[in-house]
Amino acid sequence: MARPRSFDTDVAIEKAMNVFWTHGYEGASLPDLLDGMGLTRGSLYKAFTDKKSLFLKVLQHYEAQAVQSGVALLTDPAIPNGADRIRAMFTSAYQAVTDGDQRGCLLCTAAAGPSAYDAEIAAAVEKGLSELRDGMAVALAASPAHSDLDEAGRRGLADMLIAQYVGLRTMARARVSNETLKNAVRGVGVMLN
Amino acid sequence: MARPRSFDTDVAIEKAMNVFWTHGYEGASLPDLLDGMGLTRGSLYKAFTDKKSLFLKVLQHYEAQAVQSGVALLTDPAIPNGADRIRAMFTSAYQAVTDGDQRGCLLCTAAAGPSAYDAEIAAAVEKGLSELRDGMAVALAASPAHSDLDEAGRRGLADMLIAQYVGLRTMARARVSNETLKNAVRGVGVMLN
DNA sequence: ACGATAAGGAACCAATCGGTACAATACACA
DNA sequence: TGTGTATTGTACCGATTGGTTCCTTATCGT
Repeated sequence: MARPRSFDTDVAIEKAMNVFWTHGYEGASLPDLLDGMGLTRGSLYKAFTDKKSLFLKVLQHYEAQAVQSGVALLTDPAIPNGADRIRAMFTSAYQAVTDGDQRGCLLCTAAAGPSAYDAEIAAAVEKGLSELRDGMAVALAASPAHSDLDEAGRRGLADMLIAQYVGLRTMARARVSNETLKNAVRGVGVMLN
Repeated sequence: MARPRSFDTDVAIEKAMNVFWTHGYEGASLPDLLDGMGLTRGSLYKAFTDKKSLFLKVLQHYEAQAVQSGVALLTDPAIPNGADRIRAMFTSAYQAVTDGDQRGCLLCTAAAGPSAYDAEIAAAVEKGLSELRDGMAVALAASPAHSDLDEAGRRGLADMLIAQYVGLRTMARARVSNETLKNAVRGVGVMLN
């Protein structure tokens, strides 16, 4: 009945995610996004309303992808000891840096940025972080070293681990020395004993 | 020989600090700064060259003030147990939030923001954080529970605590629930046992 | 008192911001 | 093969960005 869209919406969001990931929300200009997504203003605004709506969709996508893969790791029964899963998660965050990925975590960058003044963005960030937190709690439930903890205790410890995670990835984005990052990761490992 | 400046430079920097603290580096516009500092463009550029130079001076000021007071707490001999000093530091960060200060830590916000693309800002942030880290290490040296650690061990644990601190204050700025923040602080306390 | 010098203040600048209007275009369906 | 309709692309928009220019004003040293 009418001309079909010539691009795949999900692919476009994926590309937008990469732009926001490297530049941050406010740092990503419209031209940056248009370049990275390979489309023009008309198409972008027709399909995604405006910049903020696009960013919210991107956060959803990030959550469904990056966050969920983190949660999958934290709840992976193939690693029987939950503490090992948590260590693996922090280690992989460090690995990302040594592999040349200085972008950190999109949620963490958003937490430090627009979350401070935009409730919708803050809610999306909060949602992603709490999913990770819940994943941590599940992992702790599968850790022999933490069998003394009850549900509330696990949740409390998981909250601490999330703060640790946000700090680690924020510092990674700030190009803090690998030495410091490695120490932070190792510290978590020791602490979980 | 010439007309003297009618405002106190340090006071102006202090005021600029508050503007950057609430809005972030990129979020603080020139009008925001002029309003907050109570002077006009001419004076600002004459005295501080440009926005970034002003921000670097603000970071110095923040370091000399907020960071040093943190270090003072961490090295305060009036609190004999170093672990107690660290707990006090995290508790006071939480206290700031419950007292209505949602601004978090200027260094942490800068770490998540302009540090990603500006080396000078990154260096200033790094400096402030490493001072806090060193303070943590000093405190650990005064903690009976950590007497088994050598210098490298204390430094490693201090790196972890810094990550924790950055995460906590970043999440505070993102308006994460007080419950989560409290848990994160308590977790640190438990961990230091 | 006076001249050198620097601060103060406002007008102005180009560049960029996110967003809109609209005409040209290309496709699906009859 | 038309015809309607949604997409596309471009030109344009006002507002705001950080930064500069320059004239006025005030104060210091002599």
